[in-house]
Amino acid sequence: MTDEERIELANLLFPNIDKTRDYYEDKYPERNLPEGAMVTRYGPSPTGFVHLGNLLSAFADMMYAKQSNGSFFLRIEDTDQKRMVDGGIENIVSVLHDFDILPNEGYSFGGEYGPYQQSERTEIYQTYVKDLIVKGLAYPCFMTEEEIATIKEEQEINKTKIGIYGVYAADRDLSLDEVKEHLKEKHEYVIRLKSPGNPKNEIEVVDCIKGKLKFPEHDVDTILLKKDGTPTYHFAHAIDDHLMHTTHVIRGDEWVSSLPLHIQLFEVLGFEPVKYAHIAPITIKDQETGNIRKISKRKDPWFGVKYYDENGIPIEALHLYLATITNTNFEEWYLSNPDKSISDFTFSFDKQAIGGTSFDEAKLINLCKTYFSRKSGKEVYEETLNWAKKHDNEYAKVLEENKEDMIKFLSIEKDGPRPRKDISKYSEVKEEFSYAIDSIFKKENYAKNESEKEYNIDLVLDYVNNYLDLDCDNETWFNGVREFATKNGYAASPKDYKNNPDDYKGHVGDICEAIRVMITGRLKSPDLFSIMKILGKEKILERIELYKSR
RNA sequence: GGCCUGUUGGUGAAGUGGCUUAACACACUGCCCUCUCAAGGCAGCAUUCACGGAUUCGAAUUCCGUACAGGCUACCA
Repeated sequence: MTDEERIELANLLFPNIDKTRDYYEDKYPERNLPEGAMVTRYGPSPTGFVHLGNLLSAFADMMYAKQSNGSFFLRIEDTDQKRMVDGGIENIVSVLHDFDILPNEGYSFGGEYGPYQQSERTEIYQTYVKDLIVKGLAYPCFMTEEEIATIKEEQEINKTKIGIYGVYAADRDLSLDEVKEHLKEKHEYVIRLKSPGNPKNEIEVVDCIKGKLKFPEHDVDTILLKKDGTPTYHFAHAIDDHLMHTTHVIRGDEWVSSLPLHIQLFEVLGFEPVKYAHIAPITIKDQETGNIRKISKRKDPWFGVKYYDENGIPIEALHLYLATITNTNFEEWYLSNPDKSISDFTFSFDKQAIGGTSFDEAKLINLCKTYFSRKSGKEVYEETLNWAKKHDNEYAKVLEENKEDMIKFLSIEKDGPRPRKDISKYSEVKEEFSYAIDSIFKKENYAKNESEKEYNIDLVLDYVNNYLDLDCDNETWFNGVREFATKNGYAASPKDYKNNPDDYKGHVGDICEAIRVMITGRLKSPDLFSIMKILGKEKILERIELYKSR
């Protein structure tokens, strides 16, 4: 085709496209950002299902943009209407809010480079395609699905590469008249890239995470525009990330095979290439086979994003976990910098794992414990209350009624360099601190006690009534218990008892255990004296009465 | 079938040719501390980096082959 014929063809195919490339290039000028600023994006499809892997890449997007004073935007990639789920887009936005992974620009967040929804950018894509046709770099293809299926079969038999390329690209060099003929017959068509590549050439791509990657040059005449005029992912990616001035495309590993295509697309379109960072997927090692298997929504509930909220895992703790998989040196840094937060850490691509990362629940839980241990009793109280308001309204009410005391209980052993590290989830607070709130502490609490021992009620009553002094420090108190123990034939220390078990009825620990069980209903608790202090003598006696009546 | 990627302990992993008799963290085990628990302290936990060859004075680290695993190979993203 001659130059003139191509212009005619372009106008024939896209009579309604009257804008030009230059129009859009001017409309979306270079961003005014500081040197080294990174522009990243999260581009979910509108199915609305967000999983841990999505969250991981969005988290990385956010952190890299933030630390470089760049921009992180949300773009809805809804070029395929089949993937559209009612309420899906809203769900994506709300999950981002829930997990505090917030874009500063994009769909529902505003910005200068919109629309941030691909279904509203059709005209833009078509403008660029029209230009490609004029330049002879794209063409309409009228092959039917049956024809393509036949070719595929043939290719499978011949064990050659599958796809429309080289000799298989039958409509690549159609004359203008032939195209007109098809059009007259109302044949449906797609627009394909006239790939300039030769697979004999090797191209080298540098991925920010994976390093140097080598591929044969891309030569498949990939579809740019589907027959309904909407773009494929690949084409939309090139156009959007160019026009929105993305600097770093951070995405899942499954895209590395498309790299030769994407690089070629940028070349053909005359765009400055973007940098790519492919994140290894989160995987799961199957217990039985030992193989890495696909994650299943049913088998691996943690993969779905609801899991964290329902189980009361703090958002920030999840961030901590995401940070540890994003950068392998994060964890060590965090442990040695107890006063710093995630945003003080500098993420870098070369500290990102290349291989797949298995989800490690034990690690997450441990991170949660560390998180809680670094929070004050007041903070734990407030966060737990917020969580309870959503998941356990009754408990939330009780928490509010007992705010002062609850904070005191939650603050036990929080001072000092080694704060208590026991809670890992908001959902555990109710059970762990079941003794803290009078109105919900019932006889049944004693039944949960694993010990079937019968404790000496009179002994404990005698102690509380005649010896217990709540106005002293821990050491004085414990010495008092020791004295009481000795007086009643118990050893002053477990060691003494261990050495001469026949000389004693037991040891101080046994007395403490009896008190502990009667007032908390549990064998394990934080510092006993602190609990008693908060409870006060009156309530302690009530608890003993309750124990008696059980 | 083709193309691409990965493979270090129970787990997540550090490691980019000699400082590695393989860091750190989690988990686990034992001991210590201790009124219980949590925390903490000490010790243990891969003579070896999927396997086989090659390069080198020297390799977990470079190259080749094999095995295994994962991804892509759609008018899905």
